[in-house]
Amino acid sequence: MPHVDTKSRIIEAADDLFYRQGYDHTSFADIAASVGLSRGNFYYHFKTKDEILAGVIAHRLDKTRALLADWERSADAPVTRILSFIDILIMNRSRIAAYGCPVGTLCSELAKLDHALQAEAGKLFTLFRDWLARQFAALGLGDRSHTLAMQLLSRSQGAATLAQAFHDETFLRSEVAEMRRWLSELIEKSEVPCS
Amino acid sequence: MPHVDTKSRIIEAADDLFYRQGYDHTSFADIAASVGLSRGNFYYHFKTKDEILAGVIAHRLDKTRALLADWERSADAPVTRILSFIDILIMNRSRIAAYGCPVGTLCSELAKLDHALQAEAGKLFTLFRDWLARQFAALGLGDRSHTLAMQLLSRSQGAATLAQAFHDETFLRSEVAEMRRWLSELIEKSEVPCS
DNA sequence: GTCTATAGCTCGATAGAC
DNA sequence: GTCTATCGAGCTATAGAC
Repeated sequence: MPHVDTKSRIIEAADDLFYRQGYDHTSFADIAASVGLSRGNFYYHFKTKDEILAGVIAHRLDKTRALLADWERSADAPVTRILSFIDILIMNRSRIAAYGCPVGTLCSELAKLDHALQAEAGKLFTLFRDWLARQFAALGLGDRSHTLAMQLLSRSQGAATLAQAFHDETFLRSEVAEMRRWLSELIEKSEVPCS
Repeated sequence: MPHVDTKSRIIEAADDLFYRQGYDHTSFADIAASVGLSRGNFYYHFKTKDEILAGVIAHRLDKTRALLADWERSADAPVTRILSFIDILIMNRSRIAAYGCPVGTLCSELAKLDHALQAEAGKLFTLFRDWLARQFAALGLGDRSHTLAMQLLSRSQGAATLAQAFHDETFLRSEVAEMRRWLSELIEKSEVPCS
């Protein structure tokens, strides 16, 4: 067995290439060249391209669950946790301005390809949505938690799409500022004295 | 000369297929089958695939300019005009839930392909943005007109992306309601008595 | 587990008959 | 202006040597 599992190296290379070039436009040759393997040897690890995509999505789901758990560990206040979500737009600003949101662009491409795994990719969105809804519920906004989570997801998607179209990082910054304002206004209104 | 110009028929077929399947994933064979022409005959009208894409983008720019002019003709009030923009999400809800926003998904794909025409496709966004900014300026929001136009564009993009990912038309409806509320609040605040 | 070789197909693009 | 025939390249996927 090699130092780092070859299967994992293939998945991580494919993950990156699918994000930067798109799934359909990325060939086995691209992934093989990125990993440093021969084309043919691929089929020892993955039988089809769909199998690689399934592996990439499963890997992303794992990474996302770990990220959300991390945000929960590093902050108890729901507001701080929600801010962690908003701030990924700043942290990944240069990649988003170039390639868009990894989740949104993958779901969109798979929908156009009418791909069998589009629902599986959609679970990436539901992970974020349900986690955000739990944070809003913890803020005492239980009746609107799902709606608010979708609205925040939607705003981040819009910001990413336009930032990519205009290749403009500054728009991401101004939209993040806007989302922060929206969040603090939301809390002001919901704050019930002595509860 | 045939009844309807063959070149136009090719462009309209390509426009539709690029939207539903994506540019890269659509082959000459697909377009030829849709128009009812033989594959080889294509090259009499278009020398390369990029040329077809250029034709499709030019066609969309023309259609968009005509649409904006139409909205201006059918309403004098800037608010009504902005509502015309918001309402396209409702009018095209079923196609958006299936294929996303025609502008956003094209720009995103071309960015990933690092295509030479991505800037040309971006002009579709700037047409809407500048037109919206002019309407906000007419509302007396001149200092923020550009920002507000980008925010509205961004919200519609977010709504389209999530509606496509979840194949959910109802989310488009609730986001449109939210945008309408946002617009009316904006006008309330900006209204200066006796001016 | 990694390699080369190659099958079988589709792609974009060309040439030339009619 | 439309057709058929075809090229060369790239693709996914397989077979088999090492």
